Order: sequence, then structure tokens, then C-alpha cells
Amino acid sequence: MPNKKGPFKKPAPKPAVTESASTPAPATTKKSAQPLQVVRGMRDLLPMDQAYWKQTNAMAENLAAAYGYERIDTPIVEDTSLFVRGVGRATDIVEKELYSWETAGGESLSLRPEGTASVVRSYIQHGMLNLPQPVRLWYTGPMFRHDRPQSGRFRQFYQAGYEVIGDADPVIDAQLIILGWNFLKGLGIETTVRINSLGTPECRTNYKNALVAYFRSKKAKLSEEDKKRLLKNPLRLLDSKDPVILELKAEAPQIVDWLDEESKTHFMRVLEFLDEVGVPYQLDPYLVRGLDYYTKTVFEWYANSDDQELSQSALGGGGRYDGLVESLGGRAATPAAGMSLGLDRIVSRLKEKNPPPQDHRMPHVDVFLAQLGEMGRKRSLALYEEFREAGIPVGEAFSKANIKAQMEIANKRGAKWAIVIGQKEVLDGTVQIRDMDAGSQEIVDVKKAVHEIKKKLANGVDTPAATV
RNA sequence: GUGGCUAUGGUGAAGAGGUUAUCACAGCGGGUUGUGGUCCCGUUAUCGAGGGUUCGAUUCCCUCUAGCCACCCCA
Repeated sequence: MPNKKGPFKKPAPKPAVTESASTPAPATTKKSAQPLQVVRGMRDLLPMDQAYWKQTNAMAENLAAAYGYERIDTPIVEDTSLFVRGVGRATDIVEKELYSWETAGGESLSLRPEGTASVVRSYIQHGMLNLPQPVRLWYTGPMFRHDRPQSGRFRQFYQAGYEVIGDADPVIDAQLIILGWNFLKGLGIETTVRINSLGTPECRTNYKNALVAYFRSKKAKLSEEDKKRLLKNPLRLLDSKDPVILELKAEAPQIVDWLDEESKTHFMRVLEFLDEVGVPYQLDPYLVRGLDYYTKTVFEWYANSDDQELSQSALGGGGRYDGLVESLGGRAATPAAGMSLGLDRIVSRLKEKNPPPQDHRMPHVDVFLAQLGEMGRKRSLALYEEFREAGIPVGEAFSKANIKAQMEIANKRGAKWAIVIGQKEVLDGTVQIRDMDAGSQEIVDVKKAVHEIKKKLANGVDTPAATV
């Protein structure tokens, strides 16, 4: 629609149509409509999975602190040209996966498909080159790619990324790899890094030429698809699964042989650093990555798994991008490197490793208030505040009248004590404290209820914390 | 974007061209009206949406939507 300003724009009042009067039509009006559901490739992160996300996000934050990264948040929406110039026009990410639209003002905007371009833009825009170098920044948030959904592949997915801008030393590359490796290891996911070097743009061009020349000589054997790729992005031929290519690949020139001395040394040193720390890696001469900005080191983490199916997709990746700052308008050539981790995939691994309990657990409380009658309910409502202020985890089911139902909930929530307040207790100014394990009850002055529970909590054996 | 497979209550499953669509778990309500974790009973689906074939479709066909798998590619 040409005039549409955005998804939240209130629709202009239509000339009175009879259908829905003043109230918005409830979903139940017509049963014939397609049920409402999430947009393709999008998903809800449900309560039952939040513990895994929390754990993952905590890891991201802790490692950021441990390695000296500062948090940065950039907008989800950027000028389309940022990604065209940054990620590369001919990449799949830009060519077919970018969520782009034109605003009423005629700007072309896009949802970020990755984080690095934005961070570099911010680095340039805010003159971070005047900060002590290198600048280490980390971020986390949703990314968007209009891809065909599959398991572990969403159109909105989450990444945590770490960027080091302003330093050319190979130790930076190595430490990024170590960080990611520790990230995954800390969550119980053992990985191996696949690593390669693309060299400088010059090496890459030379190599590309050699590669094109090689495949040209075999052109007769190539499929139409591969011929196209030969023209557009010959490096992509290397990760083709086409058996013909796989066969030809064995004889094809390898990038390592085309690296200049400096790139070669850089690469060797990265590997030496990895050896030093004992991070397992695997040289992969065909690892290319789908973003144009990479130079020299590129890498991806793959889970060590006997299940080959699952080990197909990378859990994260990154590399050096020495030319990006300059190509996005930075004043000087500024070396940089970074990496990002796929949180959705990590969370799904975590969940596989530690399946959630079958029964949906309600949040644990120490004390549960069970009330009877209107007076009891009022007194409980007030007492609830006392417990809350005292910092004692307390639960309630004030909307239930039936005490049996309330006791059931108290039990489900793992309360050690239930406090029963009915009409009788209100009149006496007391409460009954029921020990849920023993089944015994005692009568206590209502004013001493909180104090009494505190005492019990203090000398009672610490209840085994019901985590997750 | 291309091809294939799938779609039954909140979840996981079973089912047959035709009177009340089966089972388990969860949820809610109850078991004579002030007490839990066991037990018993009740209750929750116009079988993804739209259309077609048929006397009749949830079951057959088409389209759409979504998920999964492969390709493409990546996180």
C-alpha cells in the first residue's frame, strides 16, 4: 500500500460499515477465518524456554566482562546502503534475504541481517577512533533474514557478537576464537573451530582468478547453477555439495597457496595462539563465509557430535575485516575483527542436553497464603505485602474460594509452609501455620507470622533450591 | 526462491467416506460446603484455512497458510 506509514498506524475510520460497532470484533465472531498465528519464520520464546535463554544471555554478558568488552546497542533498522556496502551487494544476505522497504519519505531502510556493519557504522559516526585502541564492543539482539525457515533457521534470530576494532595483531583473532569456544564450552557444548585465511583483497583476487581459470577449463562439467556462480561469486563454488564440484575441488587451487607472506604469517600465528591455549581447530581450505568484508582469518564453530545431521549448521562464526571501516567511510584504514554466535541454535542445543521437566513447574515459594471467606481474603492480602516486603518468597491464590484448591497449588509450588486464614483466625487475630511436609499445624499471632516464618527459615534446613 | 513430506483438543498420539471422533498427560470443576501431594467422577476439538467431488468428508482432489527435510545458504 502506497500510503502506509507503518504497521502501527491506526487505520482511518471507514465510512460506517455495519460489521463491528464500537467494540473491536472478538476473535470468535467468525469461525471460518484462518487462525491467527506468528508470521512465517518468526516465533515466540515461551516461558518454558526462558531459563535456557537466561543462561545463554548470562554467559554472553559474563564473557564480555571477562574479556573487556563494552556493551553497545544499535538500532534494528538501518539505511539499506549500510548493508549493501558493508556486507556486500553480491552476497545472498543482501541480494535475497534483506528485509527492505521504502519509507514515505523515500528512504530505503532495512532490518539488520547481522551486527557488524552497524557496530562499525557507530564506531565511525561517534569518532571512536579517538578512544584507546582497540575498541572492544559487544552486542546482542535480534537479526532478520528473509530465508526459507527450517529447524535452527528463523527469519528473526538472535545473535551475540563481539567486535574488536583498531588492532591488526593476530592475537586478536585468536582471542575471539577462544572467547567463542569458551562461551560454548561453558554451556556444555564442545566444539571444534573450522578455520581458514582469505588473505588480503589482493590475494583473494589473484586466487579468484586462478580458481575461475581452473573451473573454466572444466566448464563442460558444470551445471547451469554453478556456471552462474563461477561468474558471480566463484569462491562459493568451493562449498558446493555437487558431486561434480566435489571431485573437481580436489584438484582446484587452494587459497593458502596464494596468500602473501604477511597473510601467511598472520595465519600461522593465529594457529600458534590457538595451540597455546589448546583450542581444537580444523583447517578448512574451503571455508569462505557469506559476507564480503572478511580478510585474512575466517572461522566457524561446529559442535562435536556423533550425529552428523546436527553438526551441519554452524553455531557461530567470524573473522577479520581489515577493510570494512574504511569502506564504510572511516577516516583511516582501521584493522578489525569480530565474531558472532547464533543464540537460537545454542539454546536448542542446551535444551537437548538438559531436557525440561515433563510437568510445567510453577515458580517456587517458601510460604503460601490460603484464605477462606472475604475477611480471610482481606487479611491475607495485607499479610502478603508483609511477606513480600520481608523478602520471603510467598504465593497466593486469592481468586480461589475453595481451600482445597489452594492447598493443591501450595503443594505444586513447593511451599514449605501454608498459612491458613479463615474467619475464625481473623476474629482471633491469629493464623494457622501448616508444615507441609509434616502435616502439622500451629496457631500463631498474626502479628508474629512473618517473624515466625523467618525464624523457621533461618534454622530450618535450607530447602533445596528448585532451580530451572 | 525451487522440490518433497506433514497438519486431529493445551501437549503427545490413535482413527475411519456415514448415527454421540478414541487414548494418555496437562487444565478447569466436583466428591455433601475450613485444608495438599494418592484415588474417583465430570468437563475441554465443528479434525490448519478456503473451495471441489459425493446423498454424505475430518478421512479423496485442488488452492492457500504454517512446520519439517533437501537444495540454496547460513546463525
